[in-house]
Amino acid sequence: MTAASSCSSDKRDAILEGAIAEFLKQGYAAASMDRIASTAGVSKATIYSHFQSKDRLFIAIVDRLVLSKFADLLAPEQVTQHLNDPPEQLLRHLASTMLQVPRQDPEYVGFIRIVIAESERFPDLAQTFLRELPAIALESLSHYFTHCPHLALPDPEATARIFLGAIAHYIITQYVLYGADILPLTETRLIDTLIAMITASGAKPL
Amino acid sequence: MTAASSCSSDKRDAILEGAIAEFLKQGYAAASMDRIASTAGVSKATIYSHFQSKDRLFIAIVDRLVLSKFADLLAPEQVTQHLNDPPEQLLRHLASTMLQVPRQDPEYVGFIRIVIAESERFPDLAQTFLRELPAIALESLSHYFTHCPHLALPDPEATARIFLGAIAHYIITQYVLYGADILPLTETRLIDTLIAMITASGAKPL
DNA sequence: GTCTATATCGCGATAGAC
DNA sequence: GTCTATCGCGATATAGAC
Repeated sequence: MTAASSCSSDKRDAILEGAIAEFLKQGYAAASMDRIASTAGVSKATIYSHFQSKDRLFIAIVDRLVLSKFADLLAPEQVTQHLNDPPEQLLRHLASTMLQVPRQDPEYVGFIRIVIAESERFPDLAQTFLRELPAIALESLSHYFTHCPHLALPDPEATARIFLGAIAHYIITQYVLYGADILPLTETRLIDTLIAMITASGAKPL
Repeated sequence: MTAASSCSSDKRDAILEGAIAEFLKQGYAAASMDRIASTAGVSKATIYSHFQSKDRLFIAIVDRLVLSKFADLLAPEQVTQHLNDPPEQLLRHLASTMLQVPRQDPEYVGFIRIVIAESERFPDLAQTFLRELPAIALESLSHYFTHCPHLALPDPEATARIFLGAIAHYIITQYVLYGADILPLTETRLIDTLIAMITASGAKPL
C-alpha cells in the first residue's frame, strides 16, 4: 500500500484529477502546484507526500490519460471478428469512431497537445503514447488489410499508416490548431476519398 | 524606424536569434528572458525596449519562423510549370522535399512542436502557421490534381489533403515524437504507397 | 538606446506540529 | 497522512543613470 502502488485513495485521485485539469490547460512549465493543491482541496505538502516532484506527478497523469483514452477503440481481438466485413463498412466505422473522439471529449484535444508539447522534455512519455495508441491501432488495421479476403493491397502496413495518419492529421489541424475555418473539409469527404483510394488500389477482382 | 518596423538592427536581430533558440528549446513558459539576454549579448532592458513583453517577443519569433520555413517549398506559381509532369514524378519530388526538411533542419522540428504546444495560449499563431504553410501547399497541390491531364480524381482537394496530411503525420511521429523505433516505416514505402493509391484512384485510360 | 540595479511576485519544495 | 508556515530562488518587468 505504498504511494506508488495502484490502490485507491480519495485524496490521491483528487490530486490526479486536479493535476489533469491544470496540466492540460497550462502545459507543464506553466502549471502551478499551488493551483493543483487548491483545486484538489488538499495542501501542497500532501501532493509531495504522494508524488515526489512535479515531474513525477506529470508522468503519473499522462500515464493515466494514456490508459483511459482510446483504450478500446480498435483492440486487436475485435479485428479478427470483422475480417470478413467489406472494407467500406469497417473503414467507415473506424474513421467515424476516431473522428468522434475530439468532438465528444474535449479533454482529448488537450491530451494530444500536451503529449506533443512536452515530447522534448519527456520523450519517454511520447514513446509510451505511441506504443499504447497509434501502434496498437496500426497493428490491428494492418492485420485486417493483410487478411481481409476482399483486398489485395501491395503494402498493407503502409496503407494502414496512411489511413490512420491522414485522420490523425485532420484531428490536429481542425481541433488542436483551430483550423476548421482555414482548412475547411468535411469528415465525409475525407472518409469517402480515403476509402476510394484504398479500394481502388487493392480491390480483388470478383 | 520604430521598433515595430522591419528595418534592420543588429541588436534586434541578435535578440530574435537568441529568443528563437531559447523558445524552441524550452517552450514558451519555461523560456527565460535572462537567458535570452545573455545569449544575445544584451541587457534585459534592451529586450524590453525593442519588444514590450515576453508575449510580443514570442509572437515576433514565430512570425519570423513562419516566413523562413517552407517559404518556397511549393509556391503556387511553380505548379503551373509542372502541370504536365506525370503524377509519379511530381508527387515523388514533393514528398522527398518535405521529408528532407526535418533531417536537414532540426530547428524545424522544434518549430512544429512549439506551434502545437502553444496553440491553446496563442491560437492566432497556430492559424497564421496554417495559413502560411499547409494552406498554401494544399492549394498548390489541389490545383495540380484538378488540372493535370494524366489524372481524373473524384475529389482533388481531399486527395491533396490526404497526401500532405499523411506526410506531415509521418514527420510528427518519426521526428517530433521520437517514434522511429516504435513505428518503423521507410520513407520509400510511404511515398510509393501514397503514389500507388492516388494513381489507382484517378488514372485516366490512355 | 543601452546599461546596472532593483522591485515585486510566485514558483517548487520542505520543516515540523499534530 | 495531512496540515500551516516558510525558505530560497528565479521569474517578468521597470527605474534611472549615461
